[in-house]
Amino acid sequence: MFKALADPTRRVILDELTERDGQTLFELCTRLAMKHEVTSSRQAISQHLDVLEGAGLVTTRRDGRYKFHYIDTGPLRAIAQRWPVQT
Amino acid sequence: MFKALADPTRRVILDELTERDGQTLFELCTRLAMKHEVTSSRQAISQHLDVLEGAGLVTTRRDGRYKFHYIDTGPLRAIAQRWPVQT
DNA sequence: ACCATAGGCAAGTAGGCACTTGCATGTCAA
DNA sequence: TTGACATGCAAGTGCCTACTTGCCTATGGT
Repeated sequence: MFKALADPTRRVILDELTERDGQTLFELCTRLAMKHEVTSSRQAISQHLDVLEGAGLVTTRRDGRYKFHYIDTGPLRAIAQRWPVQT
Repeated sequence: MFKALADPTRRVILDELTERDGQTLFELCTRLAMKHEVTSSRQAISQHLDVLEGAGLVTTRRDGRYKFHYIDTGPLRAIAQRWPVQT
């Protein structure tokens, strides 16, 4: 999961899914290019999504030829638990 | 900061500093080798500490020929703020 | 059936990063 | 001052990873 968060593009993907959850690959590609100035290709974004899914930060749901991506911030809880953040 | 967290050895260093704060480079090397089975050399650990310090996750205090390392979990707050963790 | 759309697979490439190696600097004790 | 100790600097090496390229599969509309 930590390696998944290490890439700036993947973090922007999580930002975009936070703002609008359940996007398809193409939706993400266009919106990332528009609002976040991400120039990556479709394949690059797809591979990033695979990494995020492997890290448990993104879940997917298939419907016909569309695949929707949802953010899951659950794994992030482990960070604050591992290194207690004093308030 | 995210790249700093991406390396397993650096995360173990943070673990060790959580358990015992304010260690020197040599202390860390020996304790990491003992308890966490880290086989990295002194120089490797030193470079990791530089990265952690650059990420703001570790602060240092120099006293004579000793340099003490302290964990700072402050930057970790930004994670939960960026991607709200639902409870 | 045909075609466009949405996505997947896999090999190759370039750059970054962790680690080593060797030497240098600085500090303290005797 | 001399030697041992704690740390720092810098170049070189090998691996990992992000990205591209090219082609393939599958779904849905007409």
